[in-house]
Amino acid sequence: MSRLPATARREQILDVALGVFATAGFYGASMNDVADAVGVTKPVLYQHFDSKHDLYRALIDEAGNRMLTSIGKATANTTDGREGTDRGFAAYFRWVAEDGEAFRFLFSSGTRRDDDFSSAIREITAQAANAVAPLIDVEIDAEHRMTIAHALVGMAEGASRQLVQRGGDFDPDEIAEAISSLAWAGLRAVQPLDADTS
Amino acid sequence: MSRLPATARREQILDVALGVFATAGFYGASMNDVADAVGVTKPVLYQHFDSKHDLYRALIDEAGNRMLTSIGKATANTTDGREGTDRGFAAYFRWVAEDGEAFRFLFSSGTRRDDDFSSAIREITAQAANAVAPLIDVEIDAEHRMTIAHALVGMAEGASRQLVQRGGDFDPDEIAEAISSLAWAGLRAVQPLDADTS
DNA sequence: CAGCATGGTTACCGCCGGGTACCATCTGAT
DNA sequence: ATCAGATGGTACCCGGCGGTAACCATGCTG
Repeated sequence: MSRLPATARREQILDVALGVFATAGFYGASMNDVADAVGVTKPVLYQHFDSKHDLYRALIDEAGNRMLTSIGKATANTTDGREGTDRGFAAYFRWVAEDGEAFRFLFSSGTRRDDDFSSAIREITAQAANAVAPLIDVEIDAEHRMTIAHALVGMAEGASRQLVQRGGDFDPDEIAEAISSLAWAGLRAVQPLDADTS
Repeated sequence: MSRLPATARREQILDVALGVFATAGFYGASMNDVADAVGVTKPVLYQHFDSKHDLYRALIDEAGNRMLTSIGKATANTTDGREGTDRGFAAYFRWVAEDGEAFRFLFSSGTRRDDDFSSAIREITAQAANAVAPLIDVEIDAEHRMTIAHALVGMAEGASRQLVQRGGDFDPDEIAEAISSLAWAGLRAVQPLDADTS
């Protein structure tokens, strides 16, 4: 009913749609569902987004950016590895705690499907992995380094999924400390592997 | 064209459908697509499965079982923590290398959506986490223990996703060794956290 | 008070996909 | 030879959903 200026409406749609898709997934939620949740009718959505895909992509980009910039800000101007790790994880888990719907949307809903979307998600996790990779300062080849980096990213993701799924009320700093020390200890144990393939 | 006995046909369907869904996802692949891939027509599928959901559930259960039993067998009769960790990861990454389609189906396709499915997947990861949890022999409360267990499971998942997505030709034992030492070192660093909630 | 831009709604189309009723065909026991 | 039952195919229904055309309403500007 209430009329809104275009930009405000657009933001509102993004905000509401995130929650709807986070809960029901891309295919589970119809555009009518989104429109109902927003409190408008379908054509309004199409005034702001070309297609369902388009809306969804916008959500991925927004949510991904929020996550990456959070971590990015926290780890800027830090050269020390341990400190970078700590701050990175702290920022990450704070993001999860505050922006839990975005986390569910990105990593716990069906977003990792549909090729177009999955590549976008891969892009985001790849960027996260790239941020992690330099922390591994052992002499190993690039491929293994990236694999380990992805393992660490997955670690954070796995912990978060469990936390969010269990209600989402947790102390991010506490968790971050635990996971960060876990990761850091693991990192220091990475051995420069020689060519024993046995 | 060729007629098959019911059990053989059923197995064939499960086998083929796994690949189809792993690639296209639950919503991306229609029952006609599956039928075409099998080389039969739709009603044949419905002779063996009540619904698309039913078929999909059967696939989840089968794939999940294969994974969990692989790990289960490898870690049976092992009391030593380090050895259990090594063997568990080795079994896991071997499973990923051999049964890559099942991995993609479970963790890289959109299976983690649609509530009915996602709970099944949660069940599987939860069981994996339960297998990991005893390795953390520090005095911490159960909740944190489970969170860390999920973190380790996520670690394996993250690494696997990257490996599979990059072609899937990797040496599972080599990777397992690296990830296992990463995990083990991390585990030993888990501190019994006291009640500072600050 | 015209007139126009902006924001919203109603009603509809077309298509795709899950699911099914019904028929054809093969096999094997009597 | 024949009849039963199981296996597979053809053709269809129907509901839902993405997307759109055409039409209202409100308010700002001269």
